[in-house]
Amino acid sequence: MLRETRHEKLLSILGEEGVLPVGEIATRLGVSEATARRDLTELGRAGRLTRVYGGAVAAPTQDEERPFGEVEIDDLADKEAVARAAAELVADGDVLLLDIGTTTLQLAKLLRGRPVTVVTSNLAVYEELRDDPAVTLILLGGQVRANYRSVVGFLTESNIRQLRVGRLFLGASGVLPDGSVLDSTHVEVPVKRAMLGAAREVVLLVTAGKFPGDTGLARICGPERIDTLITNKTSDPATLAVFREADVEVVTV
Amino acid sequence: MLRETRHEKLLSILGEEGVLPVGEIATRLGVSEATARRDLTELGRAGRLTRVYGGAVAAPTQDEERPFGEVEIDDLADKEAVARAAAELVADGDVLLLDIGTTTLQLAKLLRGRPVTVVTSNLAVYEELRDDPAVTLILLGGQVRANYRSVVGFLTESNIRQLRVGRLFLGASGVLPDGSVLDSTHVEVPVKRAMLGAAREVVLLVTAGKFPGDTGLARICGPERIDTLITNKTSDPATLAVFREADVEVVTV
DNA sequence: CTCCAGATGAGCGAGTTTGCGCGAGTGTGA
DNA sequence: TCACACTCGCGCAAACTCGCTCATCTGGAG
Repeated sequence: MLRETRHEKLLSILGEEGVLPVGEIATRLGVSEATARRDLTELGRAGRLTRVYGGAVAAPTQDEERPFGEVEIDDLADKEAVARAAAELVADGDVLLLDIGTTTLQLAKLLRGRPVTVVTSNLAVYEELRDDPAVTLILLGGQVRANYRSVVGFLTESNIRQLRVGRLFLGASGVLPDGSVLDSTHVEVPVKRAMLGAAREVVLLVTAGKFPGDTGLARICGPERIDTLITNKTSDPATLAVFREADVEVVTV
Repeated sequence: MLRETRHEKLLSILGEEGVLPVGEIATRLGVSEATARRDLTELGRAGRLTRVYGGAVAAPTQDEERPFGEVEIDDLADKEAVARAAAELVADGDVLLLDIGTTTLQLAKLLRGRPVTVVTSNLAVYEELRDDPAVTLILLGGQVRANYRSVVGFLTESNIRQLRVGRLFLGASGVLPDGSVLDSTHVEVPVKRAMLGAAREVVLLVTAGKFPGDTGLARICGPERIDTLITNKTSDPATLAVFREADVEVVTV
């Protein structure tokens, strides 16, 4: 089998299963573990999956690397559900700002063929929508971070400050019980803050696994800055209550 | 079957399947693997597909109108020669600004693995270099123009104005006998002008076919703004003389 | 009909990828 | 803390693919 074909297959399997050990991947691809390992390393460096000890996770998580056994299983269904609810908020003609991360990528997939304007620093979103004639795509500038599939830096911030969008769909690496939105990759923080300033309305997309959010290291904003929170039904009720008290519309799916 | 017909067929098959091994392609086209290989090499060099070890991957789809893909294949050797000469100017650690177009894409291919910083509005260059760990890649922001594989607009200009680079590698759609550098796509003009302002040194890359250049509609700059001109030996001598008189170092390959 | 330029297919050395074995490193549990 | 089990990355040999060369073939011009 062609290496590229194998890569595609690997990513699609990972996309469905969420997380797999090396041996399993090797078997499913019909190659030795050595080759599977090499593939994983390669794709990991390109940022198309996240390598963990003993296997790989579907997509770059912004959480720090954790031992294989502790990684949550199949977070992906949660992400898809959240993305579907987010897509329902979008009307034709809207101007949207999509944050980095995989949840927003899921949203981008649902926007295919819709006549909207998408602004993003998320290179995965660019790959997803670049061929779509219906979508007006605006890519933010900046330094390319292959692992996170994003652009960052002062160019990104500068671009954002020159824009005004209807809705920002924001991701996060965690949410504290007091409603603080956290991120663990510090170079993304100024970008996210700039995004908050450019949006009339802010929609926070977080899967249940992001609560209680002991993973982040930087505080992006508090609940008062969020207009709508979309998350799963299994998310921590106490935290959701904090958001509701801060006049945030909480949508659970 | 005619070679051009075969090329079309190959691209259409590849467009649907995404990625195919050489043997499969040869069978589907009813030719030997040697011929299939030759076709793949040719189309790969022209940027209409991406060659991988053992087969080929479809290039990002382009709309029917493809100013980017339909560039003549016979022109390609010229472009490669120009790009090779340009690559020789590059030293490790340099900061380069790459204009849109296929000649600069050829240059990007030669920069793979080199420890340089590449700034570009050329999305084809981004695709080419994004997974290269040696290259620091800075992508300019702006509206995505899928068929030209570039970003344009005020965000692009704004980004460029905040940068200062060592060398700009500039493309053009034509060069007038008086040394005027022309471009035919008017939205790119302000971007190119901004690029000129951001570079300490300007290297103009034009193949012989760009002379005498009745194709452009907007004047980007005159020869006085160019430091080095790299072109083919067959290019119009009178025009080259004009550049030399304007103190431009003219390199013919 | 012959000639000729360009295209095609087979053969060959060089380079790339694959799978296995080994030593080192990492996670787990007593 | 220590030992055991597992995983990782590297080096090597085998299999495969690549690009090149050369002989053959095709189709059009004279």
